[in-house]
Amino acid sequence: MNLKEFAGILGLSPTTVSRALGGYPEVSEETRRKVTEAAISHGYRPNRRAASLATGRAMAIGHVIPTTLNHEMVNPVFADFVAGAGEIYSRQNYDLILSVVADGDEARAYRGLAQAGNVDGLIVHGPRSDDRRFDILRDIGLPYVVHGRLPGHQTGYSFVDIDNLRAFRKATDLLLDLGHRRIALLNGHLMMDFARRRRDGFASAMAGRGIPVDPALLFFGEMSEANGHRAARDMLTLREPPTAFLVSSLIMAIGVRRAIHEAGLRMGADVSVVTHDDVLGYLGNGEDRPIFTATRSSVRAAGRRCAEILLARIAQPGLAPAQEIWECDLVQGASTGPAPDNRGPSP
Amino acid sequence: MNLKEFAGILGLSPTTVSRALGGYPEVSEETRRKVTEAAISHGYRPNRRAASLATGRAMAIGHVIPTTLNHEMVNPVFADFVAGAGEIYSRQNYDLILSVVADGDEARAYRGLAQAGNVDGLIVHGPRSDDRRFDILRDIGLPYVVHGRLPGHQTGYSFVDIDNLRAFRKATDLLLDLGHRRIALLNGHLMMDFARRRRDGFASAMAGRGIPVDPALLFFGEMSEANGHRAARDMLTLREPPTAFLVSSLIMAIGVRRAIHEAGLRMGADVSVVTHDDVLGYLGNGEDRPIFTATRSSVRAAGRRCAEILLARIAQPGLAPAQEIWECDLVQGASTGPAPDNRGPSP
DNA sequence: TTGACTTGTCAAAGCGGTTTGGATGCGACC
DNA sequence: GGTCGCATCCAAACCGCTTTGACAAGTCAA
Repeated sequence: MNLKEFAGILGLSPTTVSRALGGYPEVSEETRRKVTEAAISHGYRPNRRAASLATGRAMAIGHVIPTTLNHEMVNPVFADFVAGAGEIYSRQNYDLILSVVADGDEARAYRGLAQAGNVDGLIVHGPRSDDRRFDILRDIGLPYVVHGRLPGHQTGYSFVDIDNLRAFRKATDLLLDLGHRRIALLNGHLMMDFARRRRDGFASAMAGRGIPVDPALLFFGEMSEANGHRAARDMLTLREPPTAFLVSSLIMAIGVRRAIHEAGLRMGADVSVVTHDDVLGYLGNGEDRPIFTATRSSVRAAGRRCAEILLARIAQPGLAPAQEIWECDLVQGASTGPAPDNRGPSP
Repeated sequence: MNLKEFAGILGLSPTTVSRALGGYPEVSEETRRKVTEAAISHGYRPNRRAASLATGRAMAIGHVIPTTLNHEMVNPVFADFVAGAGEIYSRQNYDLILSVVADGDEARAYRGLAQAGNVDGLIVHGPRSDDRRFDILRDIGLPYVVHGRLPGHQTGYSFVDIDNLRAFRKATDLLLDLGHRRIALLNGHLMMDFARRRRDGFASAMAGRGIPVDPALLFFGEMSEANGHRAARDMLTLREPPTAFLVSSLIMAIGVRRAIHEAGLRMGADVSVVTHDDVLGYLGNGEDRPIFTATRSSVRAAGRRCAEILLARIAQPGLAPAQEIWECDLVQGASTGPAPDNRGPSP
């Protein structure tokens, strides 16, 4: 069923029907009512492609999400982020086009989507420390919003990020205040911008108390359950094991908890854990009382906000870039407690 | 840059350029080479919308994924499934259009995508026991592939499913063979088709040994960590607690494990756990030795396969429906062991 | 009655491709 | 030399919508 046929059934011209459905004022309310009713009963809906072609607006947003180099992992935060963004898009009748590409191939995907004219804007995921995407995005010329920040570029683009540095400094301070001195950091790949900022937050808190960071207590890599487990297990067998872990994702923290239990230790008593919590739906951090003490910020809310900003910028291209840095909540859970008495090797 | 301009630069007609890029034989190899090279250097790519309009093929597949009723959860298996499907689409130059809708609103979303002509096919997620989607999909008339099965309809559509019934029967038998008699089932909502089949597999194995199913040892609901924890915790405080848990998702099993530890029990010794494992990237089930004994099938592979089937059916509409039921692996992990001696209330 | 102004509707020109049905040029064959 | 076949290339007609500019009918003031 196309516009011409549908207009024919109604005894109106395509122009009038299009205007009626588009909400333009040049058509009487009476006619509009008849048209909209008929559209529903006949199941007529304007062809998206044709409408896009005519208006020049694709009515779609591109999300390019990277898998890891081995192609095997998709960060679970994407599901929640995309769900949040999708809520906003559907409200404004935008489509969401998802490209899953190998890590590092995002730029090519952006170009493809843009040159083929099938998106009006882009969401940029997972900015990295050496990211070259900024230049590419600029010469693509499409509006975009970054989830996180493109390092080395302060201005000229929109982003929504959490204050990773501050969150991890506060988390570290919390552990230091509890008397912990040997604190391990289990973090994402250092090439990821967020991981670098978290590392810096951790390091600055440690430096603030004059405590050196032991490289043996640092892990950077995929934030999987398995990696959390392995790193924690190995560190716990060190001659001077950590008394606390600062972890970058709840999934990884679950691996840490497993390692702690396997070592016959009690989380929150013998060993403390603080983690970052993205508030993923299926992976809640306990119910009334949080399991893990955590820095917390909803990635789904971030998805919603990124989408809102992007759509606003598409509607009003002159808008100044929106840059939001969200504070994380620091929630007390059952995974932290005072450092056990330090009976380590005396000086 | 549009076709006419680009052809102008090359001193060729739009027709020839289109044919050269489209791989048609009516153009000399020499010309084709020049055109493809120029396309890359000038960054020309045919407008997706215009091409779709002209060919009548949208070159896109729609995935409609439901959130839970409270809008707060997105099943993490979607991320892996979609990533698998996305691999196949990008290889064949298809786009993936994602709609996130409230649970139960999928049919409306299918209609919308189809009537607006912006997809050539649909992937149907999460079929439910009372599912009305079959009829709707039929009168939409677009090719589709179901991940799972539409209950009550044996034929006439394509699907990829795992043998849920058999997997859970085997898992139950394994526990029964270890001497367990009080086995709890922690499952998804019974309205989900897969949950019903798993329940049936469990029930048939129990019935096979003449062991009654205790309703107090059944949980059906969202398969979240929190629910797994709560259900297991409550059951473990019963006068006759279960000695084994059969669980429908790894995330839920993690909650069960937490409850077991909190009760001061050892998983694999005091209490056994068997779970289903979708092999999600970030949530591996241990490394060399699986943590959980599990029925296992990769949801990412299922995504790939569904996409392949769908694209094949789009290319050759006459094809008979493909119906695949995959066997799950049953892997031995550290979470199962012989039932502890039954010193319960003597007769 | 006439002209200006609304109001509601329409015909037709795009949007940027693909594809049909030629047109052109050139060598080969009879 | 005329005709045919083949290899290349092109003009123009779509695809289904939006939107510009025009038009008929009705309203109102002069």
